[in-house]
Amino acid sequence: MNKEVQLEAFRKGIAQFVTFNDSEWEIFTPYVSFSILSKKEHFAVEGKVCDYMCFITRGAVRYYHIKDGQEITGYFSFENELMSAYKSFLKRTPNTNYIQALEETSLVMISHQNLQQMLNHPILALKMERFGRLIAEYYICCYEDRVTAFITQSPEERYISLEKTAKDIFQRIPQHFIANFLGVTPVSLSRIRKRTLLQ
Amino acid sequence: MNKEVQLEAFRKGIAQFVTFNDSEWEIFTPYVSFSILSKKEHFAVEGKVCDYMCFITRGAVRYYHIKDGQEITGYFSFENELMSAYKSFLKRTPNTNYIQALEETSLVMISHQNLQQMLNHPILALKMERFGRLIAEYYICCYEDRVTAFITQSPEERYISLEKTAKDIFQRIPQHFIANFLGVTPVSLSRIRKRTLLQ
DNA sequence: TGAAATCCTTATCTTTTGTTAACGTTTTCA
DNA sequence: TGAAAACGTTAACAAAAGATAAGGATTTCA
Repeated sequence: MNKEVQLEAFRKGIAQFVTFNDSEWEIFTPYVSFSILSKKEHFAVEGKVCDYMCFITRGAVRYYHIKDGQEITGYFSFENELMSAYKSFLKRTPNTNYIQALEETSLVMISHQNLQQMLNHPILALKMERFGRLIAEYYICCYEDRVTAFITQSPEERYISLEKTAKDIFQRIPQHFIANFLGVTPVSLSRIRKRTLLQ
Repeated sequence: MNKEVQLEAFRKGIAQFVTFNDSEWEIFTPYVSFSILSKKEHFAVEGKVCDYMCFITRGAVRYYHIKDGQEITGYFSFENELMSAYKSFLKRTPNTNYIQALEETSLVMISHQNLQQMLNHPILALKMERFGRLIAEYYICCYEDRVTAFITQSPEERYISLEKTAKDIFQRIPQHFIANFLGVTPVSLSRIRKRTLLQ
């Protein structure tokens, strides 16, 4: 996929937040860069400050923590979604988790430095503030749902609703990663699946 | 507490996000209003769109869902914190949970309509976009930590870290609400407390 | 002030999850 | 291609959590 195509996908993907007219887009695009992660390559690691906010044009990544030497996967991002070690990127603090490509993954990237420059750019500033606000608000809503699921649902109920809303994820992501994401061990998810199949 | 005092507390409380100079503040303040919730009064209920974003100058509230006729408390907010049915307020969709005062609670409020006016105000716009962005980013970081706790920690570990970071909450909030917040039943939290005391 | 409601603990029993290990299948990659 | 790694399932046992009910203390509020 060449850069023009990726930029178009990016422009379309962020249109839910903010739309740039052609002259704004011309100012905007020089601030972005491109990268490809090979499978299993890390985009972010514990202890380092994350310098990029990304848009995935192809591929998938997982976010995981290491606790007692064990990897625990907390989240996934796929093509046409944003990806970053958000907290580290925003606060400029060392990252506390890892982000790793599950497949070969293509990225459109904005560095923190370039984002600051755009936030100070006379023409782009207001739109970029709004862009940042709407992205953050979007993720707050996602997080709200996710926390609500942990509070109000059992692991089995969370599995069932994932199965309903994103069945294809099971064809694409190893099941033991999904288990972590649901808040249980891989063994437990295997049992839940058997249980719910029988019912 | 009179309005002047509350406004000062508000101004100080949001200084972590954005600071207004005196002339900006003079434009800003007419857009805010005040309210008092008596104990057990609801600020937000399921099915209604939340029209206000608030700053608590005194008191405390809990956020809860009703599932199978049972109330499940998911979060709390206290004085000098922001409070809103955020998702409903932002998306203008019916709220899916309840917010109720745990004590008599004083609020400084901004209506959605007034917020939109400020976002269109020539002088305030940029600062308000930034304000909104920084608030949202702040809450994203909070949510990130909360989800991480559910993924990587057991209920007992979550209890222990709450006990470390916010011991005073146990003096102020009924324990069965805290149990829900930690993702367990009240009976289970009682057992966890006994267990961790003995160790 | 006194009855009702709220709240925490404890006990009992059931269900679910965690832990560890083993096994067979599939995938990976040198 | 072939050995190693990764993966999902199952079993067995231990630990934890859910559900329900009962009892006693505290708080609420008419």
